[in-house]
Amino acid sequence: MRTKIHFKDREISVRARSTPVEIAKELGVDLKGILVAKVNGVLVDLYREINEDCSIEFLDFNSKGGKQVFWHSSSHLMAIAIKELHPEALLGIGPAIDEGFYYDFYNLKLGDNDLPTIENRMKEIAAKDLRFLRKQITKEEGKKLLSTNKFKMELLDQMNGEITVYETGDFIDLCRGPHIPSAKLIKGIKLTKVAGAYWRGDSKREVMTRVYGVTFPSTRDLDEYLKTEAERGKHDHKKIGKELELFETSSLSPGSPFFLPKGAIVYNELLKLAREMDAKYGYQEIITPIMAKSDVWKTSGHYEKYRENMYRVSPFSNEEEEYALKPMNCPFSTVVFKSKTRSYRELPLRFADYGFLHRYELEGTLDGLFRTRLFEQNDAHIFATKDQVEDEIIRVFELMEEVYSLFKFVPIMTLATRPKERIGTEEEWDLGESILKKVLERKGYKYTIKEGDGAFYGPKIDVYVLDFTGRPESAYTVFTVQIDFNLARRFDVKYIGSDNKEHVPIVIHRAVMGSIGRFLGIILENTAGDLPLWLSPTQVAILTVTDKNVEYARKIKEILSKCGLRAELDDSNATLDYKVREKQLKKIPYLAIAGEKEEKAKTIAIRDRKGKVKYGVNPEEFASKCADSISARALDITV
RNA sequence: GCCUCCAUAGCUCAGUGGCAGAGCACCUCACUUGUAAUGAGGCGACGUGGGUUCAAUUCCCACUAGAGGCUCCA
Repeated sequence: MRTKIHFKDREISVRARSTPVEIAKELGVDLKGILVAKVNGVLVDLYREINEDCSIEFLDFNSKGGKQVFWHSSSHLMAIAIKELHPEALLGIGPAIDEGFYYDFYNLKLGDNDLPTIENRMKEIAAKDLRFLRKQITKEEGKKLLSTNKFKMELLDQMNGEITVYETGDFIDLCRGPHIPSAKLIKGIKLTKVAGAYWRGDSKREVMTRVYGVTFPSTRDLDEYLKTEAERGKHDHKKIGKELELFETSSLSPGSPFFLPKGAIVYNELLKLAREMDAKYGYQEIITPIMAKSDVWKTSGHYEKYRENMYRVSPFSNEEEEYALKPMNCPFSTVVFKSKTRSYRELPLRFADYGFLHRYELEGTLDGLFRTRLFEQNDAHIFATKDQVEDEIIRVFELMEEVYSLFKFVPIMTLATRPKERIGTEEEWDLGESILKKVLERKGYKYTIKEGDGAFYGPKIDVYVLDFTGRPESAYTVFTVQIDFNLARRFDVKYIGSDNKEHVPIVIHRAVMGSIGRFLGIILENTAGDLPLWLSPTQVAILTVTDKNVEYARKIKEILSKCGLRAELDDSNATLDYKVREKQLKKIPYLAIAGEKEEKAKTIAIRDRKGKVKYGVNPEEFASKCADSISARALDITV
């Protein structure tokens, strides 16, 4: 019996039940660095017999599948080490993740200090050249084998068909595989963190101890990884925010950032951008209360679903009367809509609302500017007829593209469909989801579908942008566009149609920049604090060399300020070296040096953030070039 | 909310069951300097509340805040 094997554009015939290792030999493929085979698109152990005609690929660590298998095997390796050191621990699951792997354990108490011990044990075990042996078993055999572990039993109970275990030395684990041929391929090992995680992601179930790690085929790869991690730390917006004196957090109000003077400038520039864009795209701004009677949220349905996360307040004099700080703006736009009788001729009506929102987020979820309890969105609600919805959402994305292009943000989209808990009719959900699909297709966006992830009142498109590493798995959530059939109905919002009858409009929710604070955080992380000129709190710092030229430096500052530049003067008698260093660390885009030479020639010397110096620059010309860059909201600084 | 870790000066970090250490920042003085740190001096701190102890910043407990995960995210 022979089996036909396709490999790239070749086809060979091999003895039936050959393994990928044997096939590679036939093909003359070098197996150095190869971790796993892909047979008809499915990952397969290198030592598993192949019984059918197939196409084959050989994957090393540089492939997605190779990494996945390598890390999955590493999680087994870790489990072996931990079981040796802590025999009482029960295994949960141990998958590969985007970057590394984890394994969950029950009945295991570990701290960060324990990780090096486990790491070292892993290294010792790996050196032993342990094989990962695949074995097919029956459910009954599995039950015998795993009877002492309730978690594995639970998994086993839900399994149908082929059940496999992997044997590595004395260690046996219920596992679908595949695995790398030997643990000795795992060279660079780093356990990164210990965390608690709920069994099967259910907060009502047991808390497991989750140990995260990452491994590489060489220690050099590991060093490389550690270097990148350190680099990532430099992009942390909380750190940058502190260094650049942009915002503070305070235990006085956890989750509510305090914007310092410099941070307020950046924040307001972003708001200004938001307002300009909304005006340009036909939105009318409204200003609505920061709180309202709780009845409002009962009507909208939020009270029922999110009551625990709302700040409820009452006046001291009347504790009966319950108000709540608004957690979202939606209901208020209906008041504006209903301020007069609306005709279909007025639609679509687009109301922008920038009020402060308060949500009591769980303390463990707060994160700098990314997850806060107080935030402000460039929110808007569009009231439209059924026929207008599609084009209106297209328009939202046009606005988005214009804003995002300023930051070279590349949006990634997901379509979130009806959740289990929802309001509205199935027909409406069908229509909403189909409109969103159509929009995504018309715009030519690539997207993935997240089943059941929609808001309780309507389907939505979630928009993400990449972080500075450009890896999709670490993208930031920025905003959602949602179609809502219910808001208008619940608040009794109607317009008069061309048929002279009352109709209920459809509402579109959108907040193109999401939370302004979070948007700023994303910009900070992406730029590592090197803000574009138009966003920089200080755009140019004027430095004196000695105090002979203080008067001249003041004049320069006045010239630049008059042209609208945010200029600051440092005429202290510190050395120029010192001042340059200080301003560079503050990431100020331009330094204008006003010394003896400059005063004589009536010029300035300009040093940019990258350290390039240009002498003999005319101050007025410099200012007008800067003004151009600012009004264009240019990303790069190239004056 | 759950798990692990952490909390020393404005910042970054040492350290100890027995008087609290540094660098930077800040203030003062000297220096008058040409593109990433001039020198000297000074000011300034053990998150909060309990407990153990002759003695606690140090050990224990609780709380608060922070970091990373989990869950959640209208």
